[in-house]
Amino acid sequence: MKKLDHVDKQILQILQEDGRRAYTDIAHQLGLSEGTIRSRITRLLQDGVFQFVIHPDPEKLGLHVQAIIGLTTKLGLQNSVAEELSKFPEVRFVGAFSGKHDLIIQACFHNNEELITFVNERLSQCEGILAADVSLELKQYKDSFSFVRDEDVAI
Amino acid sequence: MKKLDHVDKQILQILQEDGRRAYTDIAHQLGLSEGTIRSRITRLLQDGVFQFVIHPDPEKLGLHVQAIIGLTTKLGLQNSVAEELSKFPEVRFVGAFSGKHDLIIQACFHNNEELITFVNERLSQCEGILAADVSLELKQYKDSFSFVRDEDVAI
DNA sequence: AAAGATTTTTGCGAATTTCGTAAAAAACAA
DNA sequence: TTGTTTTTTACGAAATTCGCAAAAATCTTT
Repeated sequence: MKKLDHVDKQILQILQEDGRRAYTDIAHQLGLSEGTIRSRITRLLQDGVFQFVIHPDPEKLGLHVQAIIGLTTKLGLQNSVAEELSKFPEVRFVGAFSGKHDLIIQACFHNNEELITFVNERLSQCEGILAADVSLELKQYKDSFSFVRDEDVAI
Repeated sequence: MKKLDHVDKQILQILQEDGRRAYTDIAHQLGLSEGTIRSRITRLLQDGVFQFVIHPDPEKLGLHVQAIIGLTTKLGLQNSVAEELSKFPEVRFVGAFSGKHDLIIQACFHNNEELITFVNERLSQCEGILAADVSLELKQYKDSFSFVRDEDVAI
């Protein structure tokens, strides 16, 4: 996989604002042909640089309860716990971390009942979890996949 | 804003797999007309139910260092700190939480140098932050905006 | 630096998709 | 039931995407 060049980053920056911008539109904006934009996007997708997705508003989907849960795992079982948890649809993020917690996960629920069921039934069943430190989200300020920064795109 | 019905959820489920699926394509799959899919998607966008975005792979963008940082804030300054931090492009997530930390943020960096600069220069400048508990991401297992679950879509 | 090989970009016409809009159908309310 | 509102469908026009071959640019190897 070749390193991303300036045009690639410009394309990503445009698409992270609107994932459905037309190739012709992007081409116009960047002063290139539609074919160039199309072939670059095809290459970026093949190289796994990005995916086209949607960003739903959890609240509007009825997911009123979000939590970040720090987990302590039994030595040697961190990996299997992480893979197990990744399968749950309510879990949106799973990572292994240095620091207080071996794993940190983020999950969405319709209500508190669903959260407590998740902690008491799902997590407790999961062989290898020693402790779970639940933080309830009270307010969300930012949540974004816009990783491409202006400074990265500037020539 | 009216409650989402079964068709809306089906559309969202399809788009969360591929944000660029054609309306005609979705229409075909769901046995509806292109116009119906189009008007529903237009309505969902207007109601702020979702946005078309892309999901870049941070590694492929050269963002090799990710961190979750738990913050303790001075009473009364939590909100202004959160809003301040949301402006930083390297910060992808900011939330207020119950539990050990008042705020939890997630941020991406090109390297450790950039992270330490962020903590020492950005965070320390930020009036109202009493303590920062940095957890370094060692491995990412899951990171997704796919909030619509099969069970939500099933009739 | 030239020649050759490879990659990228461009430029088409054809196929497909999206758009605008009006009529039909369905859902809802009185 | 009847009238009202909302949603779906239908369809031609406009725009976009696709497939592909030629041109241009870039990279290699003498």
